[in-house]
Amino acid sequence: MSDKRRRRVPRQVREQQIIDMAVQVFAKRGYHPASVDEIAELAGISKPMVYLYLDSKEGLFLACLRREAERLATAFQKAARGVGSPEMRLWAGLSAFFAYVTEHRDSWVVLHRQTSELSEAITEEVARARRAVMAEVAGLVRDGIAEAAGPVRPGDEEADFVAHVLVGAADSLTDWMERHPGETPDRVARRLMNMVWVGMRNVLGGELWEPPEPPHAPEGPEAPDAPHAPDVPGPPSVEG
Amino acid sequence: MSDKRRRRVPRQVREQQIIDMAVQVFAKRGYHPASVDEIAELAGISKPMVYLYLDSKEGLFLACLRREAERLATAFQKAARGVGSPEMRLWAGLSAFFAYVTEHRDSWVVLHRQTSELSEAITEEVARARRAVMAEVAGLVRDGIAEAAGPVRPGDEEADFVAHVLVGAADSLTDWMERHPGETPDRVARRLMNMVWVGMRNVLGGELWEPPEPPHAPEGPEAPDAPHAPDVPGPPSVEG
DNA sequence: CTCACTTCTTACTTAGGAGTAAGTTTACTG
DNA sequence: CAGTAAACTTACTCCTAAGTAAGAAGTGAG
Repeated sequence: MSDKRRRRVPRQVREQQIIDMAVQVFAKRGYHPASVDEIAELAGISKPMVYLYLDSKEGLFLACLRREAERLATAFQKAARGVGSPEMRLWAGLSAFFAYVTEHRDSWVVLHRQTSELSEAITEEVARARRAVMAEVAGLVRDGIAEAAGPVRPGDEEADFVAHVLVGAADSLTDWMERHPGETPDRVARRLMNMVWVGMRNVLGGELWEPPEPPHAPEGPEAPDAPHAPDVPGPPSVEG
Repeated sequence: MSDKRRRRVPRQVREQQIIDMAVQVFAKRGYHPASVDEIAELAGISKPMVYLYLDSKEGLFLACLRREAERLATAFQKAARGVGSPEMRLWAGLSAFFAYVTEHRDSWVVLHRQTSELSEAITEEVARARRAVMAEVAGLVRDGIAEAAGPVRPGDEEADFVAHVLVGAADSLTDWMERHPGETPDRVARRLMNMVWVGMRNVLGGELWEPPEPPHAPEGPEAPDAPHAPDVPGPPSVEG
């Protein structure tokens, strides 16, 4: 804006700028519809620079993946380290994960849902199908809990939460099953029920799991309220 | 095979053949890298036919999505209907889901992971990152359980199962959070812990959830052993 | 100043694939 | 055996976007 002529910038810095913009564009458009020209322009640079520094479109995307995966992993690990019991560490890690993907939505989209590659109509179709499944599962959850525990009065929001857990877990277990051909769907479903059924009642009753007393550290130096979440780690300081 | 010259075939049938092949190709290559020419050729037909019947590449893909989503939903619903309590219905539905995606992998890939759109190297990178996360979470799970419940001896396979549930649920809750901006990551993480922590012990102890006695149906007409899972519904008989 | 090195640009080439115009063959119908 | 409608083909057009060749301009060292 202020500087009319574009300042020359050392390679390391320019690379990060390119990756910054690439993450945005890949998140918005998806891999194939994203054009290197657009990324270059947003980075205030011309296309051949991108090829000089990152080799190819694929190289560029790989660089994005690596950097963003590293940042997310770091956020998780940093949070999970330090606190005492594994239970606490897991909780802190999860919390940091959710915080990170909230802050850095683009990053998450690039790492995860490459569905945005598809056109509006197609994305909508996918979303609609998923929503239908969620609604169905949430309904079952609500009925089941109402029947089992009488007075709990599951709210819609909470049943929806449980439905997301179930559907997400089911998605993910699909991969797990590929590496365990001996397992039958029946057994997998039983295991999932086993793992989740009791907890559903708690969640739907509005209970919140509370971190237990840290067994080895009698009093922590941390603030008593928020665990670690707000201090989302910034990028591991790449720019000089 | 036997007929040398290509037999003419009515539109309804040909459409289904095209969609059959499209599902395969989209699953293998992903949306953009898939070429309509290839799909047409596999369907034993030339490209303009595809455009005549399905309008566009997008229309073709939408047709695939609709048909496959419908089949999967039907599989779930058919299984969930009939059995008594919601708990049972949920279990039967999950079981049918896992059975369906095992049988119809292409279908699932098209509905779910459009990541195969990306090149070999990129897919590998994504898979690697995910595996790393899984390993980390599985480690925490193992430690946590070992500490909490002394003698349970969580096997690698079981810890891995729990890790998949957690990571998949976390993935999915990302979407849920978007529609609940008031929720903090901290609260979401607590809820997830609440829902899952107790169940982890059971799963890692090797326990399997057993379907309870159906409260309203004293004796079902079904076979007592398998619920509904093996009778995966075939396509809802589209071809005339 | 000038040599050498890095940053950066303009202006291409090229390939692949979506979509179409126009015509051809098969098969049923009276 | 027409005649007609549906099934089907060949042979294109055209556009987008990846990737590159060749050189210009800023920058620091002697």
